[in-house]
Amino acid sequence: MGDDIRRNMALFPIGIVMKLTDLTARQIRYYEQHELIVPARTSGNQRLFSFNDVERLLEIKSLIEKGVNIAGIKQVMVPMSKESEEATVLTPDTEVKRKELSDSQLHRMLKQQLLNGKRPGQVSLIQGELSRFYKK
DNA sequence: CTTCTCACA
DNA sequence: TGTGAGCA
Repeated sequence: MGDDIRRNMALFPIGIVMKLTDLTARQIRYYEQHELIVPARTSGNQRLFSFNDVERLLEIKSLIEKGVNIAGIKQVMVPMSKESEEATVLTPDTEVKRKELSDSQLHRMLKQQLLNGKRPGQVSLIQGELSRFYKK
């Protein structure tokens, strides 16, 4: 699984993540404050998110939309420090897929996100950023 | 121009 | 959470 390095590789700044997750920078930073996500920092204290972070953000978003608060989300997402392969015993009412999505699913999901937020002039920018992930 | 932190409405 | 100030 050489994909692990790529999905954990921090590559996009908060601006791209905003468009990808439909969250505001405020929210993303807020969730980070509450340790729901732990983006990498680089150069001038700049946040760099990995695909793992984006997936996580999307899960957080869906939970928020379901009316779950920060505390509640913590209870569901916390059990993951770095490498928690299996051993993911969850409560029956938790359908959250913490297990990694297959590449095809991830790609499809991201493409939909991009297509949903299609705005002349900005799309090229986003795709340009993403191209870094697809190839390289 | 984009992101960051902090503080206040 | 939103928004704006003041930096980097």
